Amino acid sequence: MEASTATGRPPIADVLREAIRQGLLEPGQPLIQTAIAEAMGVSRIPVREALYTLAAEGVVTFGDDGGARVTSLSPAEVDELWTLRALVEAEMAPGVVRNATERDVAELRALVEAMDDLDPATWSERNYALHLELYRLSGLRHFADTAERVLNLIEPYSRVVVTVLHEQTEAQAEHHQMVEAIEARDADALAGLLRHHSHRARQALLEYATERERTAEPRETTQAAARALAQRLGA
Amino acid sequence: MEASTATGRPPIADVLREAIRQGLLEPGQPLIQTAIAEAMGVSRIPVREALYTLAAEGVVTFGDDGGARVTSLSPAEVDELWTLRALVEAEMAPGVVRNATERDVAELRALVEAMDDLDPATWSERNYALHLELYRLSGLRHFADTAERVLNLIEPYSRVVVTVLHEQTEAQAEHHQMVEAIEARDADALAGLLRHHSHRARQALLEYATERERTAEPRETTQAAARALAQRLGA
DNA sequence: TTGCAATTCAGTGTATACACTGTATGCTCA
DNA sequence: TGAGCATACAGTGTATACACTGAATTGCAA
Repeated sequence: MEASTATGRPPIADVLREAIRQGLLEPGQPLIQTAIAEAMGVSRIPVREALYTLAAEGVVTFGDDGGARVTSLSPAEVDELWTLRALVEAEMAPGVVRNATERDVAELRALVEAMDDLDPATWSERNYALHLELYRLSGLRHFADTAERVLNLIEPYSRVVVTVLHEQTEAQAEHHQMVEAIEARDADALAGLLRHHSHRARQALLEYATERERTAEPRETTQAAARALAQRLGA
Repeated sequence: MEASTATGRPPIADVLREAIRQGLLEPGQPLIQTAIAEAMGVSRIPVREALYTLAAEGVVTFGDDGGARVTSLSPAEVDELWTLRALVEAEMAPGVVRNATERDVAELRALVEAMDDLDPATWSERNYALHLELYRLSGLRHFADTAERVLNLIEPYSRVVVTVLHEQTEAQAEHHQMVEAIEARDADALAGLLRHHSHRARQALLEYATERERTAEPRETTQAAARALAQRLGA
């Protein structure tokens, strides 16, 4: 996708996309045009255009009231997106293996090695960049676009996996193996690794979700609301 | 995707998307904001927003000069998209088989039967609607979004297949088989049919492309330009 | 006639201004 | 006190207006 190149210029969409992907803007958070415009030092017009772009990409959702919010995904949707990601990524493997030059392989290896002992936040960023690079290498523009879109949608949710579960170590091990597979020109191995990569992260996220379900107070939203209401009435 | 629902209201994007998908606006054709605005009876602002939406969907491309055009795909890209379509569609099969009620099956059958002897243009429209319906039934929103996006991109190119090659008959036969598979709750069969469906169309398109390459006058564009120039000079 | 410069023009990018909608606030009246 | 109504406000949707850019066109000089 390469962001601004394909869709049109305004970097505003890029800034917002980044902020959403990195979790600086949380899912469900309202995106007020005037506020964004002011913060960015532009009028509402380019902001609106950015919001429409992001809405088409799925990371922003317009509600019935016309207001835009950061897209909020259900666990089922996140799960679905992980499946989609695995499917599309795996299919790109032959292209990657075919197109990667020795130089590319060396750069990938350097990239992966530089990730070995990073804090979760930085690692997540590098991880994102690494996968985009793989997409690029595949030479399949539309597969790459699709995968990038999916990645942007998942990111705010998958960071949890890294931070909480120290998934990072396992993922790194797989990254190293991927580089080996590419160097060995073994497309099937790479595809398998990519599939497994997603599958494991997906499992981890599911476990985390159910764990959280059990641990955290159940029926959080409605019960909390009820409690708040009761408190207000009581006060 | 359900078009306007997800992205935000302006029906302008829907109108343009339809026009592009149906080939009323040809690939490569410039989309002049003022012209569209005037034709639609609105100002340029909502037109711009629509263009940004469509650019993010891929059906419109902004050039370096800032101008928007109907996206033009290379044969390789079309081929890639057919592969992607097959991949995503097949993965939706289990969902379709699981969710389709008896009523859904009956409606699908009616839909397919009503397509049996239609002119290519109408058939293409129904075909599009039919596949969207399958996506909807799968219950997989993001797979459905992705597949719809791909469909929108391919449509202007795949119509050729139907019109020129009488592919329609084969496709119809497969549609009937798909309904049977759904009724029999055979997800694997449905997945196979969907894969084959795309695969055959893709093959037909490839053959058509190479055929055209051989048949049509080579270097069409430059030669036509040369002829036009010659004619002008002669007059 | 040809080459070049100045000018016009077509088209886009964005700011400002105004209209509309839903919601919250506060006021009145029973 | 509480229900109902009017007003104010926050936010969005869109039209108009102006600035900018690159390309075509014209006019001029050699």
